[in-house]
Amino acid sequence: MRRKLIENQKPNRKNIEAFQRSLLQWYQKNKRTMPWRDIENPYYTWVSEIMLQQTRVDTVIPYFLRFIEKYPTVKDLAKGEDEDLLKLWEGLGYYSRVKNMKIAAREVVEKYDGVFPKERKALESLKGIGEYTAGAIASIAYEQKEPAVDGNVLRVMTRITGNHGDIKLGKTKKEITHGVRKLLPEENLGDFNQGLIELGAVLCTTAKAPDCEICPVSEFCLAFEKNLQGALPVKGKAMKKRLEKKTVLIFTYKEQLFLRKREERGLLAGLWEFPNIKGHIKEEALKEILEKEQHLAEENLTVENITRLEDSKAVFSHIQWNLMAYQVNLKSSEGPPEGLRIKEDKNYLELPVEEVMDNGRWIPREEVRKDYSIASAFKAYRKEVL
DNA sequence: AACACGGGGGC
DNA sequence: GCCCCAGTGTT
Repeated sequence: MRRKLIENQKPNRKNIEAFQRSLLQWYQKNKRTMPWRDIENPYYTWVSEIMLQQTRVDTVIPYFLRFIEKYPTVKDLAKGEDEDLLKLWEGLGYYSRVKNMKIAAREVVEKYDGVFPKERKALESLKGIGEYTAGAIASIAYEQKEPAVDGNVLRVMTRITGNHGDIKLGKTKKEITHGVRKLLPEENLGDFNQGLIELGAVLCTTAKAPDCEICPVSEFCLAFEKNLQGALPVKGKAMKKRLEKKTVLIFTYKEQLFLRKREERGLLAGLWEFPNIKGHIKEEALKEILEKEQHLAEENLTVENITRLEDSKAVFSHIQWNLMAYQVNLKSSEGPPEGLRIKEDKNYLELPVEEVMDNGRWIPREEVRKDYSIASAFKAYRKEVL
């Protein structure tokens, strides 16, 4: 018979204490090794928690190590360069995270003298720290009695309690958070919250059937008792992606590539990309445009050849880009090359389609590799020319 | 409450 | 091809 944590609307203290012991014991024995784990450094906790938002542990580890090497303390980070931070984040996704981190770092330095606050409310007021992350930092770094409910905990707890609410809804999350709060022990708050999370990550999984046979808390689990593991958690349908066609233009001139910087807001904010335009255009049309292009002529640049590259796809959470691409190799039409004749104040090329070359510049391949974050959406082409 | 916001890995 | 991931900010 299942041991109930709540009976007749009331917490069953004895069972709750047994649950806490089982979970803690399991966690302390089985927890995975992570570079930020079991180090008392709220800055590390914060960096890791931000990186772990919607991102797997294995992906995060190398990013985390590079990050703390370059920015060992929150004070170092507060002085960080945007372009450098973006480079450190390249490929991790959700780039507003790192932008918000710098804002938060400055606030921690100015308002809290470089020490992260320990109160949930104070943590939540920092940019990029929401309900989950505040609870995680408060409990892991400071042993505060606060819940930390992420996707793992939602899965574990809907199963344990048999909650059939849609976990995408705020209502369900609120119920679960409330439930977790009542389960919190008086000590080992960080381990308890991480135990719940770890359980969801390694045993109480969705993609694969959960490994209930070795679960430390299966005796408290309603889904286990009634064999509802496959039915829980309930999650609403994912949003449909909208499709966008794009033509990518990869201009090369000797050792240089033409890149442009994306807007500071919106998708892939501030990252670099190859110029691209809406829709798919044919090679003949492209040739015609390029031959008439005034600025190319002014720079004594002519098209040496055009190669159609392989189509590729970039999938985001809400959009899909269907990409076609041309590599356009340019040459100097005049005399022995003196390098590209582009002056400091005039390093823009303009095609009739204005957006194509906006915010762009020529950059030597070597610099691109070292210093520029190009959106992974273009990785097939980056590989082709870098 | 709904949507914007990435990229990789598992099945 | 679909789903998921140690979520948050904006509208």
